[in-house]
Amino acid sequence: MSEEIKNQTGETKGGISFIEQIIIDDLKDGKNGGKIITRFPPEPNGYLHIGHAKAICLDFGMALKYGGKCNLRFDDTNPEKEDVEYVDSIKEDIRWLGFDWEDREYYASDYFGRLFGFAVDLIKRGLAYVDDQPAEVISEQRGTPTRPGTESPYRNRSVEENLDLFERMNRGEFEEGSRVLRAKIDMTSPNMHMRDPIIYRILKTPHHRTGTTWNVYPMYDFAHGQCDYFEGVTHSLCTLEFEVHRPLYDWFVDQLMTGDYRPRQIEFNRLNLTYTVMSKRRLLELVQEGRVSGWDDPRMPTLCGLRRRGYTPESIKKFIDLIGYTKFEAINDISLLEHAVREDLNLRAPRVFGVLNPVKIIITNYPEGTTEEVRVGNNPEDPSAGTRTVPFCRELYIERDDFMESPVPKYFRLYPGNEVRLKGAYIIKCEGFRKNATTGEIEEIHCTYDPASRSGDPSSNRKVKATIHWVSALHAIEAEVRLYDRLFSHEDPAGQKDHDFREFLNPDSLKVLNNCKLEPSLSKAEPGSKFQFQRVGYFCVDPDSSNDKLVFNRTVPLKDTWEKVKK
RNA sequence: UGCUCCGUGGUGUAAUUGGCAACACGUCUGACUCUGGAUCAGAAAAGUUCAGGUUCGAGCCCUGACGGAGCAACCA
Repeated sequence: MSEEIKNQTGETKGGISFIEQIIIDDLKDGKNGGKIITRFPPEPNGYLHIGHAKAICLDFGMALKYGGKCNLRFDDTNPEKEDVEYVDSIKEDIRWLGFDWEDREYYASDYFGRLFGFAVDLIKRGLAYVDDQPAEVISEQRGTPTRPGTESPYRNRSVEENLDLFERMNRGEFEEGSRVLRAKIDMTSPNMHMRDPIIYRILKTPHHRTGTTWNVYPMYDFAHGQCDYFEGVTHSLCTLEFEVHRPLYDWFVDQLMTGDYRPRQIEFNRLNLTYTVMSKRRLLELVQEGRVSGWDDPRMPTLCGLRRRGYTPESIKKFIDLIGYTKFEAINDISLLEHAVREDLNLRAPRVFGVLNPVKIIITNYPEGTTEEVRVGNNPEDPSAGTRTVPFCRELYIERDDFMESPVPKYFRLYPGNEVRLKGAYIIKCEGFRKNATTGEIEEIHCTYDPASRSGDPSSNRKVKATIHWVSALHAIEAEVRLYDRLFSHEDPAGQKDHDFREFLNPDSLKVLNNCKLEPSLSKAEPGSKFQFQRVGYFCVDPDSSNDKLVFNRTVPLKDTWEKVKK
């Protein structure tokens, strides 16, 4: 009972973001009929990454928590960059995170007709005009943040002429770039976005959903707030860089609204993670230049990459819960993400024996040709996970790191004369070893075992300093194991002046091990399944796995205090 | 030399209407353990960017500095 209270307060502890507070207040004030509608509005021009997950968790999470709805809306106003391929991957990733938009799958392109009508309406009200000037001239006239803009010579065209021109723009009579439709606001506004923003441009590239129906397409600013309005969105949550767009957002909503209802844009800080890059452009470059194997390369911060790496949706949500939503541009430590997966996988991942870097040991006093099955637990955190048996025999593999010819201080694994326990089996003692005469590499280690020390036996209670994992040489299955490390060796690779982010690529971000020995129970492991290789880390089966070749990805290593002791 | 937003331990976030600055990660001790993991116990670590002001009392309100971010695509 008191435990429960602790957990409950633990979860919401301090935990109300400024956005959630606004929602609570709005609900209390009965604003917008006491409803809450949010939306997640990706542009289908790339894959979702963990930064999007932060937005998804907010958009869907707030709706869920306060009895509202969250729409999925594709912001597909630029046919040149967008593709259905992305639509599908985005939907898959949102579902994988565990969110559901039910039947509310919308597209900005669904509203092209209404948006066009609204533009016509603005023209009729003298609030929009067609500008015939080329982009460079318009840009020049816009001024700079510190210098006001100047008005276009086309600014005061007649309504009739504007109407005619806009219709003809859409009919395809004019070349791309030859004319645009602009809102007539204020060329001297201190906010650059209010200086007669372009709201429609001519684009002849077919749209992935509307084909060649349109020759003009609305700009983001002319679509987003209006779509929110059409859908009844109450809280339109986006990242900080849209803060300066808000006056424009509100300006369009002002022109549109007829009652009390109005959507409100609220901005929060985007996610920045150490040792990676998050911009679509840079991620695309990594893919296109072959620096990674694809969007789903396990080193990528994309959701498909994290999924392939072995991250669970729960761990990602947990992480996002931990970092919060503020208005401060922060850079979050990737170790917090790693902590979140470990915590999740610790509870659910079955333990197995896997030797990554094997060296053979021979138990000289163990009978030849004999195999016995020893029983080990699947998960000490979860007794209901049960037990399994692992074959034990005279020749085994252990981790090369678990033996030292001449031990350094505080090393208490295997070395000549020392005893260790083989997890789930016997205590063994190192009696000697054989080295390769030319390379000096340890080839095999000779041990004796204590038959009375078998795990679980009444006489097994002797303590030794270390317990190590092992795999039967006779029964082991081989696997390829891919060890991933941070993609970049700099905390903030994209933020270094005079340095391209590629300069900081970590050359050792992928290490492939080909000679790994795993316990035989893993032979039928399915792609995507997750395990803890005891004392090593969390691993999952890669989709590249086949029946004759198992491939594992290391999701994250176990925390290793020995690494610190060594230093 | 414009506008908007932001400045709380190393990092990220908290702090009912102003009332002893809290939590998590990380770090460091120690205990326990058949994972040098996990778990448990403990510690160090900010006096809230700075300077004024209002107040019995300011992280919170006011003023001014300083520092950071965003804004000048026919991208979103």
